[in-house]
Amino acid sequence: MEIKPTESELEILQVIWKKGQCTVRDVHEELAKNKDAGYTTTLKLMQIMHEKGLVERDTAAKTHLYKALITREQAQQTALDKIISTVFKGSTSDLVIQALGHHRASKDEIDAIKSYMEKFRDSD
Amino acid sequence: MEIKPTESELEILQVIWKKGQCTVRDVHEELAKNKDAGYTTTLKLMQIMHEKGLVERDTAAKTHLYKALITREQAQQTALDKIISTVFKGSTSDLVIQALGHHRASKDEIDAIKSYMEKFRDSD
DNA sequence: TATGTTATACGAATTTCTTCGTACAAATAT
DNA sequence: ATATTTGTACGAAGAAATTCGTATAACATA
Repeated sequence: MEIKPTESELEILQVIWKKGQCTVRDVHEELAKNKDAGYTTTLKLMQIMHEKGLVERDTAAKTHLYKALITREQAQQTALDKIISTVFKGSTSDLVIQALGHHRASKDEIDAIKSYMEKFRDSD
Repeated sequence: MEIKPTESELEILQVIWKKGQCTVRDVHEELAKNKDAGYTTTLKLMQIMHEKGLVERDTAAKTHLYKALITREQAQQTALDKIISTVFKGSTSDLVIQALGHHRASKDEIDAIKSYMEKFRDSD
C-alpha cells in the first residue's frame, strides 16, 4: 500500500496532526493564515483524502469531524525514503550531515542527537 | 527564485550529476534500466528543464550536450527544507533521529556522523 | 415561519506534469 | 545519390492535483 500525500494534503495533515481532530473549518482557518484558498477547496481536498484513506471522518453530526489515518511518523518515513533515494544517493549519513550543516540546530537539538548517538556506541 | 525540480526532473538530474555532462541518449539509456519510457519523453523533459533553467546546453553540434545548473547540494537543501517544514515541525533533530532510527546506517556512516558531530562539542 | 448562515456534495475548469506521435534536418551507410 | 539512422522541435493527448462555483440540506434566529 502506497501512502504518499500530495503537497496540499500534507499541509492539511499538519493541521490535523497538531489539533488531533478537526472540522473542515478548523483546517481552513489555520491554512488561511499563510495561504489564500477558498473554503470549498479545503473541503474538496479533505473529501478526496477521505476517499484515499488518508483520514477518517465522523459524519454523525452535520459538521463532520476528521482524524488522520496515517501518523506523522509514517509520513516522515515516506518523505525520508524518497529524498534519500532521489537526492542523497541512498546515503543516510549524507543526509544527516547536510541537515546538521545547514539547518543549524539549537543546543538542545544537538544534545538530543548526541544522546541518541550513544545508542550506536561500538555498533558493529 | 524557486528551484524545485519535479520527480522526473530529479531522476534526470541524478544521471547528469553522476556523469557530469550528458546527451539526451545518455540520460535516456540510464533511465531505461529502471524505467520504461520513450526517448522523446526524456528529450521533452530535458528541453523543459532547459526552459526552466535547471540545465544548460551546448547546441554547437547536432547532438546537444546538457549540464546541470543546480548542484546536488542545492537540490538536497531544497528537499530538506521542504520536508523539515512539512513533516518534521521544523525540527532538524527530529529528522536526524528519525533518519538514524529507520535507515540503519552502516558503521562507516555512523562513524562519519560521529566525527562530524565532534564539531558541535561544547557548542554554545 | 421566513431569512440568513454554515455545512456538505459534486461537477467542472484550471494548472502542472508526463508521455508520445509526427515532422523534419543532419549525419551516415549503401 | 538515395536510403537509413539519429537527432531536435513541437503540438497535443493524458493524468494528476488544485481550485472553485453552484446546488441543496440543516440549523439558528428574528
